[in-house]
Amino acid sequence: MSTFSSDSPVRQLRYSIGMDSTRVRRRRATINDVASAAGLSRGTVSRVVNGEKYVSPEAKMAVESAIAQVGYVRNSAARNLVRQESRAIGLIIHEPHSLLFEDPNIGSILLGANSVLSAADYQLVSLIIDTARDSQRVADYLRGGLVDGAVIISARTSDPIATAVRNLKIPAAFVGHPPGTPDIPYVGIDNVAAARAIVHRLLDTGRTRVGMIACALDRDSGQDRLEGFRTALGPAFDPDLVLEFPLYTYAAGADGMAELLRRRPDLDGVFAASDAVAAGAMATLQEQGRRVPDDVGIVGFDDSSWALRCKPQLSTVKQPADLLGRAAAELVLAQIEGKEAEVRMLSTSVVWRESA
Amino acid sequence: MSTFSSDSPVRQLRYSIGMDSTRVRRRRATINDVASAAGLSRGTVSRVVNGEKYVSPEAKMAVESAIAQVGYVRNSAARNLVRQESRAIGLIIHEPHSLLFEDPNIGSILLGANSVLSAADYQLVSLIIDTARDSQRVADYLRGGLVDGAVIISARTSDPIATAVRNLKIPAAFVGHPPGTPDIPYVGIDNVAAARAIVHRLLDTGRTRVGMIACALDRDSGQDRLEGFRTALGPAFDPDLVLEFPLYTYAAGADGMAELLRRRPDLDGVFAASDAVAAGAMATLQEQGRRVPDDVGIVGFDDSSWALRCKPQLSTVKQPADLLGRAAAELVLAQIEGKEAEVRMLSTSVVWRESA
DNA sequence: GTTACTTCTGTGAACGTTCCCAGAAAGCGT
DNA sequence: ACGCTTTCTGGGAACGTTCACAGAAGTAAC
Repeated sequence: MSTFSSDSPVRQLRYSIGMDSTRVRRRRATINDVASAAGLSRGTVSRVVNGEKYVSPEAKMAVESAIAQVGYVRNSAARNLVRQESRAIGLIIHEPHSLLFEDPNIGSILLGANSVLSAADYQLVSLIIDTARDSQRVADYLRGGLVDGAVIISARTSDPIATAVRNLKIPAAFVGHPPGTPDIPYVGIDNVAAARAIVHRLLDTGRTRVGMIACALDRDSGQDRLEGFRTALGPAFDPDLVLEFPLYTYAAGADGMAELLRRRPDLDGVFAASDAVAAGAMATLQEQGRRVPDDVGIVGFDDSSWALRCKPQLSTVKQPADLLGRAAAELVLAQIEGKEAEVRMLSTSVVWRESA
Repeated sequence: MSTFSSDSPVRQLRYSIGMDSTRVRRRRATINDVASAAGLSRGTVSRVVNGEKYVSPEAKMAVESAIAQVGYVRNSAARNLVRQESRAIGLIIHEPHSLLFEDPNIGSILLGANSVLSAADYQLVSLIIDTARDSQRVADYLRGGLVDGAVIISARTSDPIATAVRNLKIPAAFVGHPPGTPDIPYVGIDNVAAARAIVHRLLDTGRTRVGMIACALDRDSGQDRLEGFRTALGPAFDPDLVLEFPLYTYAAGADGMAELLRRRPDLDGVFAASDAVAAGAMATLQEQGRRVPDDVGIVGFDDSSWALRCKPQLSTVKQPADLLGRAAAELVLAQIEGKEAEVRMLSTSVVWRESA
């Protein structure tokens, strides 16, 4: 036969499964298959699957058993096409290898965003960017309409994905505000003020020779924490006592601390750009026989699990990572609903423990 | 006018953006808009966007400038619908809150899988399951045809998502083999043998009173490591010296160690079910004034960054997490290509450092 | 019996692509 | 002039839904 009915459920896929020549994969059941099995129409089946009113109890039962019989599951591509929405939100993680393991904030942001989106019945899909190739593919994914919006975390200065998102004009929110990325809604914390606050308290304990291990100056968080440090010290600021590393890592802390001690053996205070960095720095200090906090005071940033695991527990800045995730998700949803998107700054607090 | 051409680019969306009543969001440009702007047909535009041969240089240029002019981007839903594929692979992360931060394996698996899929031009989309509601939504997402396959990591015994995936008969691979989940392809390591190997070496250093802090017995990894411990000790196995915790956490290690010492103050060896657990255990030991490894030897599992950060560095089992991710991705791709899917066991090795 | 309303069902049209086929145009050898 | 191949283009059909509309059937009020 050279032609076939569009509604026949026995039509085969163009591509067979191939691994077993005797068996051929059947085409997925469609709404039409259900309709004919139930002796009803497409429309009624659609109404049942979508839980609409105005369908008789008998029809509903017939459709439901037909669905079970033919093994129907709705094709989302077709649905998304006609509805012009996907009810999915992308979350773009742009992190170098190492940080995906070390940065505890990412997980919290993710879960925070997920809980908000889940409640609004949106699916969170995380896309990670590891190579330049990924960057292109992720941009295509976002542009193709497979998501209704996007949350971008840890974007760097003039990140290609950031400009891509802006050009698409798709509802989006950044977590953190990469310098050089104009006018995209974001949520964040005031890194400058938070850094200044904790450094002030470090100074208040009488430290006078204070250095900083700064990281990730290609991000707002890195730059702003350094700026906070600078303004807290005021005229006492000594650029020689600031070391810069690309990433917030334990290793950066360990190496940075060693170098700081070389430059200034009588150092009595350190501001580490994150808790992981602080942990590394503390390890070096203790290896070299310095007592914390007696000889050297040290403070971190994040209030992550690192802070509690250090020998003397870390004084640090509590950063509400999960709230950042939640707020970013809310920002995206608001835009989808056509509301004005407002930048939101979340507050931080200083947690004073034993390390300084 | 009561009707309009299907190809008119000025048609408006059914739903306007609403936040600004004077402005109305224009419909996204379609391939037809490009075609009429370029004075060519749909077919030719499609050929250009898909980089097919048999299109003249002039046509190509005309199409490209038309695309730029109208701001066309391809609608993936329509494409997926007609092609019956999405070129996306889902990766399902089913972890309790805490582990998303503490388990370094997850990040490695993710990046491993991503690199393989990226090379094959598939988009990896990660779906996290945090609540029962998520579980349902993720299952719907997978079933809807939005992904061509799935990798499931850290599934637990009789995980609902596992059975859902099996029923769908979608190409899938597990990382680890949850007990009670039959005949789904998976990749994994031989946890029993690995645990036995490292415990044997612990015994070889002369320890005779050895306990274990076991975790996650609802997973194959947890059960098998315990089994390895049991068989390594043989008749010397003492169930009283095995403590069970739900999750692989630092806290489990710290608490477990305290309890072990209470039960058996002269304990001289500990097998911790993961490096994080070992780190917690070591902290407790040192707090209580025991020297590691002189008084008590301790070994972990994973060879994660924890291992290098412990005071005496951890002896542990090196688990190739990134390779697990790669292998799982390859397994899914193989199934998509119709090949037979084979279970793959990856080899581990014992890393001997200072902790025992 | 008419009118009006509610409940329920069927169907055409649309969503935006890709695929396939028909055929035009061009090149080339005879 | 003819046939054959290669290159290139256009348009019909299909993918599987949802939506809007039309109308049937039933109920209720007058």
